[in-house]
Amino acid sequence: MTSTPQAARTRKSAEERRREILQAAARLSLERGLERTTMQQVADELGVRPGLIGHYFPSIDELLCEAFACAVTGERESLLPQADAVLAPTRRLGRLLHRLNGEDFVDFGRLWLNARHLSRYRPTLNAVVAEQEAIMRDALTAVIEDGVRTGEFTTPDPLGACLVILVAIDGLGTYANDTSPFTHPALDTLVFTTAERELGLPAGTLHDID
Amino acid sequence: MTSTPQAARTRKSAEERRREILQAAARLSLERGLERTTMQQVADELGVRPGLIGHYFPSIDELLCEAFACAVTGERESLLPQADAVLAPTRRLGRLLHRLNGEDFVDFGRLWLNARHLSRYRPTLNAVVAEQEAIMRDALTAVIEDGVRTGEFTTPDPLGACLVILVAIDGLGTYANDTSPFTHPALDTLVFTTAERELGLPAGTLHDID
DNA sequence: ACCCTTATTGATGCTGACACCAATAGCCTG
DNA sequence: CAGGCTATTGGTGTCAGCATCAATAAGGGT
Repeated sequence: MTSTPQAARTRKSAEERRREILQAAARLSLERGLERTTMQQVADELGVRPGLIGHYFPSIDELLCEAFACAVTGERESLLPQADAVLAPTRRLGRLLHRLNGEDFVDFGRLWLNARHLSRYRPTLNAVVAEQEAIMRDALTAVIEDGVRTGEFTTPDPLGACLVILVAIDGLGTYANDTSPFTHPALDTLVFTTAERELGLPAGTLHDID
Repeated sequence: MTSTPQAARTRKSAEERRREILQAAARLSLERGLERTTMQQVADELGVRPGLIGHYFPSIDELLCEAFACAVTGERESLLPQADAVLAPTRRLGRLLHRLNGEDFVDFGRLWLNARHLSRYRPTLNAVVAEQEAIMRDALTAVIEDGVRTGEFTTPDPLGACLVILVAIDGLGTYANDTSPFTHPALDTLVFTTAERELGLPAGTLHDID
């Protein structure tokens, strides 16, 4: 798909190759799952021999950890793009929540579920997950604090509000692998109503953004 | 631990042995995780040879599915024991939520996380998870409907309320593998406040039960 | 244009776990 | 108490994936 099995040997700088491997691993992890991402698959994806992957990442665990961090960073950036930084907090948050309902983000829900479970067995991944959770937490809390500062949001405890919203998001993410998902109006609006309540916004404010 | 390696061969009825295997597998799945539960381990636990496990469960997948169902059934029964059926819905629900905070239930949170992730790759397990989710949903909805009937709870949509409560529970369960869990008052009371709000109860009603 | 650094190959040892099966020996029945 | 049904054993074939390493060749520096 990416290149023929008999591709000529091409030599790239260590740095570039490393990035390439990481991105391929991130994509595969997202699509097929972390445990299903093997050195062989990454190699195939790049049209190189499996040994090369092992050369850059002596342990597959390290590769997957970095791949996860890479994928999640990408997710975060598309949820909270720099471009939105100029917008009002309400609008920024509304967009974030809307994007979460997009098709693409079911995959990220799956990946989080994957990583959170796998982190049970792998201390390194566990640390990475905790780290990424902290970053997401800080980012969301910052938006909320912004809103409190501008007077758009009303909450005595921005961090607490952030955590409650994240629980709603993660709770729904829990069902990411359900093949015949259980649908109900209460679930469709849950993150919006939760955020609106926690931030003292009139019902519908965030839901009707954009 | 359970028996010496050289234990005499004991012959049990197929039915009894099957149950024994299932329970051992359920316990191991709970303690070490579904993928980490191997035929060898189950065999060791029972002091038999691995081949025997394969005899009763030709595919390890089937065993794990049944083991999961078995474990979760046990969990459900200790969350909503028959003995509580005589209590008022408020009390029954309060106890349920309190029990969820107990030490033992972190393990169940882990198991659910485990199963929900693994169900991504295994259609059979996926079906079992969906089935167990439905049972839990029905059980909780029944309690809520009871409460509405007695006038203790006030909600136009018992199922919707149930789902919102479950999202809170599952959302918190998401963090079951966090080694240095992030604590915050908002998280400690989340399920209670959620349930109280959804069911039109005065704040603290469920939290202060028992 | 040459050489030398090092990116890349290819091949292999090893491990863990499932699946399969013929042989063995409890236990129940008649 | 004998006999047979079948639970149980033990051994084995297989497969996938990780890890490792000496050999090879690409391409930048001089």
